[in-house]
Amino acid sequence: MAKELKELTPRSENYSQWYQDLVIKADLAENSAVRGCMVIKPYGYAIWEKMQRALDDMFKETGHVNAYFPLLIPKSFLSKEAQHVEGFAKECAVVTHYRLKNDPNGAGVVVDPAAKLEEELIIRPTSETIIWNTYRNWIQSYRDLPILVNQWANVMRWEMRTRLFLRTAEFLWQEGHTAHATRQEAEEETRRMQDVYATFAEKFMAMPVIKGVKSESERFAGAEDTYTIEAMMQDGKALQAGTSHFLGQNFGKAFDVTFIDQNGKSDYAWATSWGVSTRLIGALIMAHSDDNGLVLPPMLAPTQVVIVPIYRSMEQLDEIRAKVSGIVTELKALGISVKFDDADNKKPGWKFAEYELKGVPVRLAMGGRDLENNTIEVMRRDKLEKETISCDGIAAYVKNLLDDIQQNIFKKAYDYRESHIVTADSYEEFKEKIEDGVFILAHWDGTAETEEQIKAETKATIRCIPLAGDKTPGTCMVTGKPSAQRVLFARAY
RNA sequence: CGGGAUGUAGCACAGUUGGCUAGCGCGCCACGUUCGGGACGUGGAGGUCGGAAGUUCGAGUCUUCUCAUCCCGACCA
Repeated sequence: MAKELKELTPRSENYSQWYQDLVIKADLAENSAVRGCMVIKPYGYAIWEKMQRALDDMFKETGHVNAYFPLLIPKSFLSKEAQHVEGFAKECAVVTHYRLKNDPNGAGVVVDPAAKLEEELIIRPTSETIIWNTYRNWIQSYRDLPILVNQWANVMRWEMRTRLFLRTAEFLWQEGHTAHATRQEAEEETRRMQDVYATFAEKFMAMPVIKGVKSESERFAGAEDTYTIEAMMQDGKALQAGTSHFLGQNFGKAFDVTFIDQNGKSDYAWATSWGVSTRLIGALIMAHSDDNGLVLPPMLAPTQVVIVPIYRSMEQLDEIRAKVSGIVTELKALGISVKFDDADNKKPGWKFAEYELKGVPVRLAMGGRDLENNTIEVMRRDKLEKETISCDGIAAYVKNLLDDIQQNIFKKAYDYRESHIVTADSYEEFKEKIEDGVFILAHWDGTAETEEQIKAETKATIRCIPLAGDKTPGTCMVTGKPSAQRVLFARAY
């Protein structure tokens, strides 16, 4: 039994296989009958709900409201913005008919050829087009701006190869779409939302991120600038955890969204869009998990504390129940989510292993010895350390412990990342170091050709041009041409 | 779409040069003993061996076709 768990090793040679196994064993999600699509199981969805709530609060604090737009997009909408259609055309699912009928030959149901749509509909890969087509009707005057709308939705991108949470054909996300009267205001919005994402990642997910701007070739199709947050996974690979796009007037022009400004002049609206997805659950897993399973930060753990009784008889279980119920009440009063697992069909040892696999941050265990001594055993998931303490003041103790775990997980991830960021000053040095699974800061001449060459030869891509940090100019490690600053390279998911 | 592999019980697998009633582990059901780190015993249920055709006295095993899945590429704003 224990052996089975040991197969889950973050350091095993196939890290992505390890990841996939963990997602399934921890009951977060599984592959579905539909190729590339994922079933998010209740435990995985509970994590998503925690993320949603926290993000939604942050969106509201920054003045945004929620709305909902259609799943299907007329094909012609997609092609109105040239860059946009070029970026998404290859991965769109298309609806061509609206009716089925019984097969005349008795082979079940078939598509009714008479029900062919005049114009095919695209299942949204993202909603800029349908939303900006709508905004045209919403916007007449500068007084109608800004529009600060977010939607929680599913989207579909027909990927060649999928991986649970990290890349699936259908995924859940939020997409914010804002319209502004000025370039400056839209640019500020773009950066504001990047900050919101970075704050969310670091505060709630306990996952440090690097804020930066995408190079031209990695930019969103239709954007003038793509702001990103990049996280490091435990194998040193990068994961794009969220993006915020400054779309300029591209969609305003494509969908003819104009407004009259204070001076009575007509202008196109300025746009931003930004999104994070269920991919963040994958990021959470890959950033923190260990050999025993998930390690969830307390702020996102569906259950923060689990209490396991250890008993020999039903009478003893009743005594423990009575003792524990007071503790449960105290914990709940402090806003802590707690589960008392008194299921009689599993042994304590089994429960211990199970809740570690599920990443529950704190486990309390109470048995006969504790009843006698008014004590309880406390185990913290992040360090796997146990101690036995008095039941008096246990709630406050656990509250502090949860805060400490949250910080410790962040610090651990931060230290790991810092020790895996290096610089390279020559291409030889770069090629050598990239094999170690690290982020590399190096000089680049700013051309797509050089970027492409590096990608082809090393599989490393420019994750971003960092906003903070060293801004010293230099020369490109490949071509020797001038470089404004070091950019961040890594292999990525 | 290229290269490689795998389909046998809910899961994970074994099954020899073709051979007799298709097996092990986990899980599941019943009963009992257990319970401070994934307990144990006894009994039980569960399979048209991915599908189709072929070779053969006889196919899980050989041949052909087909379907599906996984891995490595390509693809992944």
